[in-house]
Amino acid sequence: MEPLKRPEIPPGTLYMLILKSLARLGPMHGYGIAQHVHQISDDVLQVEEGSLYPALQRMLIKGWVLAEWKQSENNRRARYYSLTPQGRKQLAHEIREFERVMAAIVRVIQPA
Amino acid sequence: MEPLKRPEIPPGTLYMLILKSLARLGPMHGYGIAQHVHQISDDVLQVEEGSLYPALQRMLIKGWVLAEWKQSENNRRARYYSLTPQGRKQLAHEIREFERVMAAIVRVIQPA
DNA sequence: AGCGGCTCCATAGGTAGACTATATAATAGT
DNA sequence: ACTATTATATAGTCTACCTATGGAGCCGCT
Repeated sequence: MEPLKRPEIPPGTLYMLILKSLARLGPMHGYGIAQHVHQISDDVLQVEEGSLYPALQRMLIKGWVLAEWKQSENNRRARYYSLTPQGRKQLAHEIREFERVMAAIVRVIQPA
Repeated sequence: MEPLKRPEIPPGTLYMLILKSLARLGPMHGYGIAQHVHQISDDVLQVEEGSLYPALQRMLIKGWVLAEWKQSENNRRARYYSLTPQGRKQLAHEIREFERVMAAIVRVIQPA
């Protein structure tokens, strides 16, 4: 038997999912972002911690997000990330590019 | 200036694109598959040779395709690949999975 | 005749990006 | 106390596509 594959983030879409989560809900900590993506995707997408935190670090360096340590709702220290204008621009760009490529793939795989 | 990105195949979709090309047009050689994907995607998708041929080898081993050496339309030796029943099954599975995950991503990135 | 361009296959090596596994630590509930 | 949950972080691995390269045959052009 082939082992059941767990939910996976298609490579290249992780930044977009994170950026969109922040655009939707405002400043959030990493753990909250992962939960949000999982829930809103109806449990299909699961952002693993080993993918999420390194991605957030890279996004900080790229200037797409800002980070600020605060207390979470549950009274724990948490790092809240918020979109920069550049992050917003990047999000728009990634969504456009995603839709362009997905439309192309659909042209290939559609029934015809 | 950021260098222009060339068309890329989103990781995880290459097998699907190849299988679907064979399902659409019947037995084809690798070069023809690459051309077909490029054309039908309106030049958005470009299957590189360094991705294509290794993928075809792996698909042979997996039993998704059969290969046969023939003369091409242009009078050159070419390896014609054709779908096996298992390849057909795999194609259906990959398309189902692709649509499931893409629908999930759309739920995350849609305007709301 | 020679040359470049296109067709066709193939492999080695590099790289990007997500994953697994692990570590840390604080809080809440039992 | 003990356990589960919340929360961040990093090292190392692996998959999969890409770049670069090589070879070979056919065709058209000059």
